[in-house]
Amino acid sequence: MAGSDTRRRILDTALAAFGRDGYAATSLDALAAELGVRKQTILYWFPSKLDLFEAVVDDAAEGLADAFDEAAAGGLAGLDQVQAIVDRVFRLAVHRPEVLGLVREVTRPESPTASRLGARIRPLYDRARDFLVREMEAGRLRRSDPAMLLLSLYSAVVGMVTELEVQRIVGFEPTLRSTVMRRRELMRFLRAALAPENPAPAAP
Amino acid sequence: MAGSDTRRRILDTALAAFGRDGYAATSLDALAAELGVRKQTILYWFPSKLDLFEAVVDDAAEGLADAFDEAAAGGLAGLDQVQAIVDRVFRLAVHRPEVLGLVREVTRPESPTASRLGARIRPLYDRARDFLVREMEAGRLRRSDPAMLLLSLYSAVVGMVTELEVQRIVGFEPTLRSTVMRRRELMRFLRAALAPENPAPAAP
DNA sequence: GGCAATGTCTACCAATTGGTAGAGAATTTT
DNA sequence: AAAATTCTCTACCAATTGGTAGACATTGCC
Repeated sequence: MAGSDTRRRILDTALAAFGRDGYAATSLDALAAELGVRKQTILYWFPSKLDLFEAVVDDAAEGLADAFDEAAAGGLAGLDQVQAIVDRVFRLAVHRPEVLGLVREVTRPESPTASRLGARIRPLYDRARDFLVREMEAGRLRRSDPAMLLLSLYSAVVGMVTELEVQRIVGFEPTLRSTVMRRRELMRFLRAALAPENPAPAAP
Repeated sequence: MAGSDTRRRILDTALAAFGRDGYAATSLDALAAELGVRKQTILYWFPSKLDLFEAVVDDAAEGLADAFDEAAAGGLAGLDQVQAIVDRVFRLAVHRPEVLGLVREVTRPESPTASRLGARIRPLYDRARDFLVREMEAGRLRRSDPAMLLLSLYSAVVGMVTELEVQRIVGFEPTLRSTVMRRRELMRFLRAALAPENPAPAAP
């Protein structure tokens, strides 16, 4: 069906637009123009703008879950697993930055769909928390409140990946190379923060 | 003059609204209603919505700069200074959360005023960077790329302070006590990440 | 060929948007 | 007291918003 392809295209373009400009600043007319279609076609597939947004959020949540599944599939432990996830998030940020922009959009206080993304993301959160607890008990990660630590990690990673404009402000043109640098530096930061306190590595 | 008081009230209310709902989702009519005034009064003090937004950004930048000045006034060193700044940012987040919401709003990619806040914030950035370099050279902070480290710090702090909704999603009602916990946990995280690798210099 | 379902369109619409023009009140200056 | 300035208001306006109603085309099926 050509129609179901249209639906897919609407979802993709809407994800990009919502993630880039936010919900309020994205008009159906502009979206339709970008798609080369009339607004009514969008409203045929999604009964209202809010319905479209919710569908987009679900779609993005699915993409995020897949990314995490993939990064967790290796069954790594400790900091190696953390690194695998950070790498995966950065990869997502490079070739679909809108997804993380949408996360930022949806997690603002007045968002009409915060709880929606929440419900979708919750299982990921639980898995991550379990992982942290397990690794702490195994002595592979520094001990601390896992929920709070997860929040710190989330902030650091999403921030690092999202705040392109801040980087531009302080003089980093966000090139591919700077992305690599940011990822490396973030990992150094996280390693330092997460490594257990007893000095495992041999001194030079 | 009563007028200049009106101007002040408009700035405050607009800061709250822009910081909470974002630029696009804030209408002049709604703002006026919240102020108990007609939209034309707003447009008398600020020629256009964008002008108002820019004034609000300048105002917020000033508030931020003051907060940092205050936190830096003690002339502390190393992690103590870092802690003082984190404490100050958290205090700001508690009694004027809109300021940080506005920062988040203004640093999104398509923001019309990103460079404006950038210019206002730049001196703060330079000072912070100089501080990090100095402290690294003095051996009081772990050595790394100061610009990247600053970005990590920024992400972690602003994220921790801003992402209330994420906390709600994962089951933390953002109470005052949870704020204290978050601050403490963040500081533990930062200390671990920033402390120099060689055993701490034993101060007598 | 006829026909029903699917999908995109044109034609509207009421509400809201940021913004203009200028009247009228209050206050200050002369 | 008169005049000028300062401030807030009413009355509009054109453009844009999300959304409805229904015509028109295309497709697969009998």
